[in-house]
Amino acid sequence: MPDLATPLIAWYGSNARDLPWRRPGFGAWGTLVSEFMLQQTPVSRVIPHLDAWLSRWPTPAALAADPPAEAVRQWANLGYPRRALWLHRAAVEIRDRHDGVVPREVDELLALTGIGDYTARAVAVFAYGDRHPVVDTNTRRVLARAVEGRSQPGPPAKTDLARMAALLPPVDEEAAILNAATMELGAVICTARTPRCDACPISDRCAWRAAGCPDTGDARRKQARYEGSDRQARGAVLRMLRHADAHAVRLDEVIADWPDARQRDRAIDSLVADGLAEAVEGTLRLPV
DNA sequence: TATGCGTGGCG
DNA sequence: TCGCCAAGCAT
Repeated sequence: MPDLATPLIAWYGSNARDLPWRRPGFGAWGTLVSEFMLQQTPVSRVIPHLDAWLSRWPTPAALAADPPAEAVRQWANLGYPRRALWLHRAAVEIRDRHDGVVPREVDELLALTGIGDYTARAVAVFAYGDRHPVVDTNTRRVLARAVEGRSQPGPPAKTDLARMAALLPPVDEEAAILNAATMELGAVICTARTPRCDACPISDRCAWRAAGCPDTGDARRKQARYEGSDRQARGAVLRMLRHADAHAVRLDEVIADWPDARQRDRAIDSLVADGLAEAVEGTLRLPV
């Protein structure tokens, strides 16, 4: 296998974007919050929300001291509001089990609510500088192309971690940079739709390129239509609750004009089941 | 392993 | 216009 680490690390050194969480001393809490927000939400939308969040809650304990409703409200329109709830729960767990300090061990991070294989290792590597493979969708796409010669990665698998681990340089600092560099390449060069191979530092050793960039098929599952979906209904309910400042909304007034009444009820029920809303005395409100 | 889960920008 | 896409996680 050709050496990918050397050119990627060199490329990253002169091409890395200047992002808030890459500033020296950004802190493990900031890294953790940024990773929660970056789960399925683009960088450009995260940055202003991240600043506001950390100004309001500079520590896990500060967030844990406020009710989850405030976390959901501050989350605003970032999408997937369960992440706000999970981030709040993680803050409580950090306060209660780790003396308010974001843990450094992958196993301890994995035990926190809302943290999986990616986020746990991202925090351990980018906040603490330890040596672990960090595998996100960008990394998987880069490896699928450069190593396997496929146009798109297969579905996520545990073996992804071992494959990335095999590429890591022995020195912690360089391993961390390679993790970041591989993600960065996938984000700005080796993109899903129109890769910029002319600007790629490893195009001369890319298996996909060598094979003539064949379309090997897209293993990604297609996203369900949003218009008219239950998710859209949930979004509308939650938007109303966020804007109902500190007040509960009468149940029969919750998106009362929604075209599908059954879907409206389904949305409310599922939000309650998820803990994103509470039904109290004929009213609906964010979780206190 | 497959599915459900928001929101907005872009080609 | 509309489908695709964006640093995943829990179940």
